[in-house]
Amino acid sequence: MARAATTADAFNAVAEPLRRDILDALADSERSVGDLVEVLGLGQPQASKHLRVLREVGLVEVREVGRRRLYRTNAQALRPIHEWVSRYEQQWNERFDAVDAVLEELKERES
Amino acid sequence: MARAATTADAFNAVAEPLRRDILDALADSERSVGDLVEVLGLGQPQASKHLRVLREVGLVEVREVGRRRLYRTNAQALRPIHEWVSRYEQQWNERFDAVDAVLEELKERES
DNA sequence: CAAACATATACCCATATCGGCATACGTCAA
DNA sequence: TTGACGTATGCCGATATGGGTATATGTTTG
Repeated sequence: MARAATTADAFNAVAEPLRRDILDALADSERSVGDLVEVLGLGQPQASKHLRVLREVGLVEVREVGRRRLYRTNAQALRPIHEWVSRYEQQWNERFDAVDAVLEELKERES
Repeated sequence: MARAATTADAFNAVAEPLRRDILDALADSERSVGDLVEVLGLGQPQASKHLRVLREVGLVEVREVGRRRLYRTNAQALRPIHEWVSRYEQQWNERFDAVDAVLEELKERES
């Protein structure tokens, strides 16, 4: 047994830079596979494969129009990531506050 | 050439569930490797390896105390993820609003 | 200095991943 | 219906990944 981890969840889907690029490209408008291929400059099969991963974790949805498939983002699927990361938001704010405090300290010492 | 993608960035580091568990375990307090091994129930080498990945992308920092190494999170390194995901926050809110609107519609229709 | 302890590293195996190419599948047009 | 088009899938090769075991490295204690 080996490699138990790489489950197909949103975290993994988004770990691949190209897939983030795809999501970004779909952020404002629906696009066909061909569109994405042209915009992002990757191979058509690669695009289809990445889209499949994104689809399987619910990050994109498809609509069939003639022989084309129009993809769009489903931002909902990003919420688990957002929620997990947000738990740490306070920590980096605290640290900023700490830095601010030190700066304030130095400033006072100057005068 | 193949597999150009898997760069060692925060997105990838966090894609592994165990590494998220490690970060969560370190969220409130500094811990030694042995602590983590005990708390999370994984092998010691595995813990060290995951910690190394986390360290290389800046998600944790170390402090050496005697023969132990105390790890702690550096939430800062999560900001790129937070920022990227946050760009989509509005989209899922919009969608919630749409659902709300439909529900409102149905409610009115009932009365 | 030797032995116990804490952690990191090296190595191996199994498997997942990604890109590239060829091809299958479904749809539209002539 | 046949052929072009748009997209998905299958297969391959190269490589990265994660767990497991053994071991190296550094530190404390006796």
